[in-house]
Amino acid sequence: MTSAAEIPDTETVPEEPSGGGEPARVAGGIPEATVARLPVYLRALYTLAERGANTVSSDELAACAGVNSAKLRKDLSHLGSYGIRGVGYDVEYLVYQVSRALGLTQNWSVVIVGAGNLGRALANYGGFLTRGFQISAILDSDPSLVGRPIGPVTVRHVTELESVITSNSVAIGVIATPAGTAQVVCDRLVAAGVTSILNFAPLVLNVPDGVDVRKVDLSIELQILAFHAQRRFAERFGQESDSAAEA
Amino acid sequence: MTSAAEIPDTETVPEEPSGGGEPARVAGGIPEATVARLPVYLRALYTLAERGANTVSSDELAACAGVNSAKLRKDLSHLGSYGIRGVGYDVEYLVYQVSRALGLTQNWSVVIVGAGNLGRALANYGGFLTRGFQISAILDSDPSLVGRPIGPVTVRHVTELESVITSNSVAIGVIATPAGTAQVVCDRLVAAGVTSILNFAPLVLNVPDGVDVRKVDLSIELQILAFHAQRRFAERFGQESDSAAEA
DNA sequence: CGTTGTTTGTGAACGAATGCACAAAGTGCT
DNA sequence: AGCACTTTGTGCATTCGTTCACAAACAACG
Ligand SMILES: NC(=O)c1ccc[n+]([C@@H]2O[C@H](COP(=O)([O-])OP(=O)(O)OC[C@H]3O[C@@H](n4cnc5c(N)ncnc54)[C@H](O)[C@@H]3O)[C@@H](O)[C@H]2O)c1
Ligand SMILES: NC(=O)c1ccc[n+]([C@@H]2O[C@H](COP(=O)([O-])OP(=O)(O)OC[C@H]3O[C@@H](n4cnc5c(N)ncnc54)[C@H](O)[C@@H]3O)[C@@H](O)[C@H]2O)c1
Repeated sequence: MTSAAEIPDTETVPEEPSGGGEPARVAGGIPEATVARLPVYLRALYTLAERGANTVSSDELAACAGVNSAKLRKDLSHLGSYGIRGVGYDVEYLVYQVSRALGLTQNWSVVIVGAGNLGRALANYGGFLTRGFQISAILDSDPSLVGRPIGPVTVRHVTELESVITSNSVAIGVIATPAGTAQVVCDRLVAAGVTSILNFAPLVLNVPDGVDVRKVDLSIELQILAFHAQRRFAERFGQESDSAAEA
Repeated sequence: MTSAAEIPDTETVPEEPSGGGEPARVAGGIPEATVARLPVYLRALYTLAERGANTVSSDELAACAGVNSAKLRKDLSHLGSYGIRGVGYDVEYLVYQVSRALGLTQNWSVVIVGAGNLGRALANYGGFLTRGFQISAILDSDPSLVGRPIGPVTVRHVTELESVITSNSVAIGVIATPAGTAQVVCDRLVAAGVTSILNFAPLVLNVPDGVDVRKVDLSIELQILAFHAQRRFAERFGQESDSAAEA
């Protein structure tokens, strides 16, 4: 079934001491900018696979992913040499290789802290499960929310944070509490052994070395959009960048 | 009251033809990486202001924002020369200047398309209003949701999209629909004149030149976290990066 | 007014990321 | 087999971003 078995299994993980003028072999052997794009490629590959494609060229895949094809090829070359010249990439095999590179061949347990508007939306969302992320629990400090079923789990009290993490081998914590309590929650997650944190609260979290924090800040995204929108307007009309057009 | 009035109003917006080895004067005169950090600085400044600080040094502000102080100073230098050597920056004045640079001195009307889990969480969120973003409407195609009050507005049918945009001068659209309908929604937003889009649907949107799309993809964030987590585990134990520790 | 101490703003070196352009490596047809 | 054609993988130039380190600018104080 898996045509992957028929692909030459040259497990040539790039391991040469040094390339030359390359980004100096970032941790894990893959540049950070590439890592950030791999999930996009993966999604494009799944879409192509559903559409029945067996192979795909770098041009096609790049178009699906919204990037330059040279960039795509260079990104994939960091995982190994999995393409066939003159043909392209085997979709199924590339899905496997990208998944493996990202660490998606194993299941990851996730705990969500904060069962407010956002936490509930996250827990209700089915899209995480599909890619190897399993929600182990959702916690809140509000007693009136405890016991309430949300998606695949029911809300538990935040005092159970440490026990939930250790008994479920949780590696990823999601913070969806107000900013005021986010640092405390973060500290507890870290103390309990969580080393990967996704933060929705609008503040800069302090964590020790070895802990990886990514933030999702919708307010910041809107402000960046506003900047460019302002720039476009200033360009189009006079360049009076101030005190004009108060809505 | 505003000590800003007592600050020398040297409106020296950097306008020299070319710096030298500098990032070649990105559109708007401010490098993209800097724009992405300005909102973080702004938030740190508000926090400091609430704490009663009148002035702040680049070291302090950088610490609050979680960045290098040299980077902070270079970022701020793109807005103008608003610091006082030997003292630091006037907090209130810097808030004003950063806000102005970001285009936050005017109000921005936002429309949310999709009143599902995520759209409702967004509309309920008060944090947008506080920084000059006003939710004009939330739209959905599901008739059973129309009329339902969410936060400051009530759900309206998506057929009203065009009229809502034109009558409210909406410049920013938020897409919170399933991936299957996101491109269609996007096309309609663009056709109606929206040039800034915040996309939550997991797909790459196609837009014409002149339209600015930013995406928020939680699934991608988790996958990036998984990559680094895997790397840490592989480092700690043997470097068998495959078929190990199935949860 | 000069001296001391502090902090900004920036030149310059370094490092990371992008995109071009092409040789190398493959397919498929005759 | 030989040839034409396609597509990968990558060397290289360029652009963009970060960080160091320091001169210039300002305050404070005697
Ligand atoms: N909702 C949005 O669209 C949105 C947008 C941008 C940012 N955010 C941020 O995301 C976070 C959550 O937003 P929200 O709208 O869900 O807020 P919310 O107020 O609806 O929910 C917060 C929840 O966290 C719980 N909580 C408080 N302290 C806790 C603690 N110590 N331990 C466990 N739970 C605790 C509260 O009981 C509450 O249920 C906030 O920081 C907010 O600023 C939300
Ligand atoms: N909820 C999350 O935590 C989460 C996380 C990551 C990504 N996302 C993405 O965000 C999007 C929304 O997620 P959700 O959980 O709110 O989904 P949802 O299914 O709860 O809500 C989607 C809403 O969009 C409406 N809709 C469908 N087609 C429409 C159209 N053409 N015009 C207007 N409205 C339309 C539906 O009626 C529904 O109310 C999805 O693309 C999802 O993949 C959500």
